[in-house]
Amino acid sequence: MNQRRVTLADIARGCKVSRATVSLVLRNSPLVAAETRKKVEAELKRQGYVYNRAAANLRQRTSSSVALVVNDLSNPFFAEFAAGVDEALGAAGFVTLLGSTGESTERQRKVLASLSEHAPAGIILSPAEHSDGNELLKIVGTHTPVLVFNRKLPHARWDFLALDNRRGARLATEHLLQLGHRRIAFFGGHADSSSCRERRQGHADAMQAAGIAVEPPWLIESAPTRLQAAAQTSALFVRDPAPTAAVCYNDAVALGLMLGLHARGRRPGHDFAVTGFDDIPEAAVCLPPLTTVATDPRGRGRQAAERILQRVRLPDTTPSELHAAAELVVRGSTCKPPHS
Amino acid sequence: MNQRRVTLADIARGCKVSRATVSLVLRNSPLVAAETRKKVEAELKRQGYVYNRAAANLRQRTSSSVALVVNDLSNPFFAEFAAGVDEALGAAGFVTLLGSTGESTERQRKVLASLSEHAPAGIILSPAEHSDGNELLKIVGTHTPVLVFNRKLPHARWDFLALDNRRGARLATEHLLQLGHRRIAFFGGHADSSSCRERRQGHADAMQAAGIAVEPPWLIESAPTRLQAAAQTSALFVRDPAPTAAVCYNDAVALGLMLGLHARGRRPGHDFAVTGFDDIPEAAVCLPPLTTVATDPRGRGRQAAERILQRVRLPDTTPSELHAAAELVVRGSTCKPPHS
DNA sequence: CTGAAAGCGCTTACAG
DNA sequence: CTGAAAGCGCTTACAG
Repeated sequence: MNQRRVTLADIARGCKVSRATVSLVLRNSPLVAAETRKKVEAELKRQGYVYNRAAANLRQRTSSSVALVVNDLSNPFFAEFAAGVDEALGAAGFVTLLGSTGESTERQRKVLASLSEHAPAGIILSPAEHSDGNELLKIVGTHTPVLVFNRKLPHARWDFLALDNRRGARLATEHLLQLGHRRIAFFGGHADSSSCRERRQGHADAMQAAGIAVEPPWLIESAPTRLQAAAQTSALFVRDPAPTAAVCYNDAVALGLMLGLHARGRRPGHDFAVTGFDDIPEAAVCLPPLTTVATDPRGRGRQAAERILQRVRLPDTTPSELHAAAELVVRGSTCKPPHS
Repeated sequence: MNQRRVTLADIARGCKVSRATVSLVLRNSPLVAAETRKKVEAELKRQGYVYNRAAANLRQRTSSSVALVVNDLSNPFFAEFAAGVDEALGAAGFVTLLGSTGESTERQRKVLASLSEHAPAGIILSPAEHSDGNELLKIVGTHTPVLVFNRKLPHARWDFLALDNRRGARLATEHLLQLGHRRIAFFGGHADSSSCRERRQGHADAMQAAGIAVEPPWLIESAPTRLQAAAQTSALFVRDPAPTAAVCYNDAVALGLMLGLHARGRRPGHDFAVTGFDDIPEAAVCLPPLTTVATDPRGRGRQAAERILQRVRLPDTTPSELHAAAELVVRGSTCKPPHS
């Protein structure tokens, strides 16, 4: 267990060639004679050589890793996103360096500092709330390309990959309008988060286009979790007439709302319409199945990885802003309004 | 964007000291005079120096990363586990190198080879099904300590961290027996996976201790997913008398079974008892809430990280086998049998 | 307390 | 086609 790892020099010594020749063999150079190659390859196998990519990277001034910083992997949206990132990076021969912030800007500082020391070729960052782009730029430096995902960073001139929150919420709202709903709440999320603001805006766009004024009591905040959302259900019904439908901030909130409706003797999908956002796996299999906005987080992950690799190859392109398509998936949770 | 990164040498030149002195400042050596330190630190800040840990690791023959290989992050169990690993590694100043196999032994070979080249200090491996320990040992070499998680590897002499599958399933079965059930199925999972075998064994242990013979038709296989499990529901009811309860392979299967029961007009938690395994977040909030075996995957992740770091510090201890406690969480899905 | 020199495991011109 | 030498960005004895 404790003896030295086998190095290039060991192989060279073992078959009486120079280290340079072994290096050429390892990287499949056509320069090396077939016989020499055979000999070296046998010796590599014999000694169980493992390439030291860190040393090679140092010499070549390259990097074969990309850092991925997310809030929390236990959020299935980010877990899927990470899976997509890792899949695409792996296919390109890169390795993923993981970091998580738990929505703390202080942890984020530390994590980014630590990851930067490992000299990743690029960084994919889904910023914690209330991040400051200038501060992060100082930590990361100007030599590492960064792709910001999901939440726009003030003061940052980095690539940005966003979900089309506004359009997604508009699609959901339009669908409910077409079914005949007029009193449509926007339910859940923190109004100070950018994604919540954008989704509310999409809701407002559709309502306005339909000539309906949004009543302030129809805008209900809650933490974006199932339980907190369930606890807020009653806020929908304090005024008469109450909404007949709710566009929810995300699927977790929508599932929580459905629980809360059940608890009050209401039947989502029969006497109250609900939409979600994200299309988490559960949305397809809950009862009733949830009409939601699909954002394909795994696909977004692949997209982020491909974008950052492109940026690594061409560092001096101007930063771009990508808005990933959001798509409405209609399922059983969206009924017509009662009495219509 | 494209100019060279700032190095130790740049700092040394910038404040007229040697590289050695700068290095000492960076690592907080008490040798360096207070005034020199001030000067160097100012220059570090001025030039925006970022430490190159890879170079330091090369020189010191150390590593500051640990590789984590799982099947798929989109499985919430592994996502939680990964979150725990990353949390504990981060706290110890290590960085997580991520890899995923998607249950393919071929991908696993590639991923392990690629990660090994990055010279991680250790590897935490949740092996794909049908992995061969000898083969993996050849890829990884004998210089990197490995901790195997969740699935025992044939022919491997590595540390092993397991869930106590057998005991967990026994606890669930005993709980049902205490409620008065006699005909208790074991539902879902692939009988050729080791975790399924172990959980079935726990079920058998409890049944045997209660003097009840397990009928073969009560052992029902399905892929460990919600939809596949739902589709197998009818297999429980082909014989009369049918089981009154099912110990499920995991929570996903249990949730699928509950769907399937609903679809057949049955009411889990009222006329049929169901238990799960894993205690995924959803288990607490579904209807009825699911009685299940909690394994605390995030805690397991922390535990795995701490074990591998310990092994990194003391490479020559003999491999150990850790069995993590499994604990029954009783919720609403386990009723008494009908007519009792 | 500080600096010159060697070396970690690779790759890369350059000679031959 | 192959080898000797220099160098990537650090750290570490060793002198002074």
